[in-house]
Amino acid sequence: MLKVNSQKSKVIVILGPTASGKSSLAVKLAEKIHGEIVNADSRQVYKKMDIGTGKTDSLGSKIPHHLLDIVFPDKPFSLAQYQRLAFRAIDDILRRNKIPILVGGTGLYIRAVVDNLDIPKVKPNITLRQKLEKQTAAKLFSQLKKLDPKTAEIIDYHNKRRLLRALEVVLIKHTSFAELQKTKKPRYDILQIGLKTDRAILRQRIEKRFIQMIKNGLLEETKKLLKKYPANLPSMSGIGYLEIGQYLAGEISLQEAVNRAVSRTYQYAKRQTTWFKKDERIKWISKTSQAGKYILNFLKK
RNA sequence: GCCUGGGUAGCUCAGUGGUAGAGCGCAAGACUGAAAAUCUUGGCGUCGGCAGUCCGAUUCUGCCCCCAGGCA
Repeated sequence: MLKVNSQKSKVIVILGPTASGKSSLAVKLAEKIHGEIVNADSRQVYKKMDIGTGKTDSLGSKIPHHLLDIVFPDKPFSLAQYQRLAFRAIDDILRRNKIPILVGGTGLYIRAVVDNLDIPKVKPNITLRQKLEKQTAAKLFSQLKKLDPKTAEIIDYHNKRRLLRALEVVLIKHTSFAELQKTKKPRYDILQIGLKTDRAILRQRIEKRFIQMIKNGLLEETKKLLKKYPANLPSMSGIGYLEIGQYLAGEISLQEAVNRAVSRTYQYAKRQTTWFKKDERIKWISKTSQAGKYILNFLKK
């Protein structure tokens, strides 16, 4: 075991696209440095969704994992909620003199923790959203322009989801959405390690992994979930569940479901890569063995 | 062998007498209470082959090749 200069507030982040090997690196690391893992994956928070989200491995681990299985699939979950829970879990681990290792692929969730995002304190208002949802993006945009010209200038005006949120904030809080979006002082001293994987290899791994999920019982898991939860829930439209659901409904063949899920995962991996690319603080490694030197330095300083 | 429908972007297909488009895929990007979501940008491809008509053919005509269905 390493000698750890027990300073406060050190957090290690392991990030990267799906199927890049984050979890196994994190567990190895946790064993070595007396760490505990905090999940930063937006899908692994759901209960009963184990195989399809790739949570299965983590569940059997001896290393404590936090923020897995914290909400039922039909309950809404959000960034702000995640941030609160993550801070709580991290603080708890630190209090016990262990090292928190944040692991996941949801870039926005990681950023919320790392940069201590100040998320506008306006809860999602479902009724309002449903009402606004019916209008065209153009209409929503012109409305936003009137109410909050500052945000209108920088917003993605084709993107209804963004428009909805921006309008929600102005309508409820009467303050500009853009102005409310800030970052606060970082809470922790953070080292971010990114796992880099060649895209062609990643694609192969994704395919292999998905087939393995099916062998592990993804069809059964999906069937069980569909008995209890509607297919249109955000949780149920996750990669794998959606496609297997379509297969179970007789809409597509199993082969087609596999193809679609694999290619959707691959596209997702691309988006993750794009997101992380911008963060210059990330130390990229291509082999897990390369993490050691960064970790040592970080814990020593 | 005959009849019919069809051969156009990696795939599925739309379309036009003045050398072409969509969806998907693929590539790149955005992202502050739905983020495995949502959104933006990117299309010269012997328009199956050869010949003919025409100022001009992917579009019309003829022949040939290939595919699907029907009749023998």
